[in-house]
Amino acid sequence: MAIEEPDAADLLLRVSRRLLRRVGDRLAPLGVTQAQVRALRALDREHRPVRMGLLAERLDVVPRSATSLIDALAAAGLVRREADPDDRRAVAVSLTPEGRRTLVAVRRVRRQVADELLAPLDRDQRAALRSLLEAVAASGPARAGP
Amino acid sequence: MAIEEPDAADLLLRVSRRLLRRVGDRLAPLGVTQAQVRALRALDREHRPVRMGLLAERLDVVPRSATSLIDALAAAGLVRREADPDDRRAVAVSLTPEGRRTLVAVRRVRRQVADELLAPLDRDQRAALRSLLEAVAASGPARAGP
DNA sequence: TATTGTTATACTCTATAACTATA
DNA sequence: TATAGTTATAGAGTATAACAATA
Repeated sequence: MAIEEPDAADLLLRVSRRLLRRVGDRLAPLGVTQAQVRALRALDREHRPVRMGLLAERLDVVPRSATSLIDALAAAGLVRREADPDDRRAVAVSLTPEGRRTLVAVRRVRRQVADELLAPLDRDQRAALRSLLEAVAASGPARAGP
Repeated sequence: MAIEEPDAADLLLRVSRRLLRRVGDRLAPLGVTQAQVRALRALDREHRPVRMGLLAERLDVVPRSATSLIDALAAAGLVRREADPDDRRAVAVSLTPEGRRTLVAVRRVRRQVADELLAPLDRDQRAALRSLLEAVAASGPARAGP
């Protein structure tokens, strides 16, 4: 009888847990956590100051959770809160030069870890994996429907 | 210039975050969390009472963290702590019948969510994904060397 | 003295609820 | 009244450090 036949979901979780672990371990010296990196990346993608509400949406967290992330990043000098000129209730967040430098270092770490993790695959296999994951990622949002 | 070309690691994280979210949402009604499920599964794989130290190792957490997980599972009646007859310092943990029933329900949920998530892929593509992930998973432990 | 697990404590991430300032 | 973000609080997960009981 088949004792263990891990399905794709099991393997996905196992591999990504490993990836998260390794990236997390190597992010520590940079003084940032993975969730914070996710926020930095989201800010970087916008190419302009981002409101808290939009940031929370991009990260798929509630606004309050974005506040915590930005608190930590601002304390570390990686982002800056500014007043939104159009709406005095709103807060616009942007990367500082230090935040950009950190992102560069983060990318280097991520690339290294990914290379190590995917070492068992050759070029074609990596391309195949990327295209399969792209197909999965492309469909639907993170949570069940509203 | 290429604006965004997510690499395999990015996609892996994105997809698995989605998977974790959805599984987590549907696990809530069963009264267990993902980390607890991981512990239940680890216990189930052993087919006998498991010491805390071994469990922690299997889960790749420090022993203290295993204590927290088992506290919650024991309070929910899903596992039981017993004295180890051979070593009175040690504690042996085993699944209760209720714990086994919960695992059955958990497997159903996981399968459903995985099916939904992987819906964009056909049979062959899923098989390809599984085999690629297997190759990645098969090599090396979760953390950097000791 | 070394090992097993636990108590004590702390930090990150995330969430809900209530509040403030503005619209 | 509705919206944007925050303060207050809580729970899960994990970690380190100190300690108890036992080996």
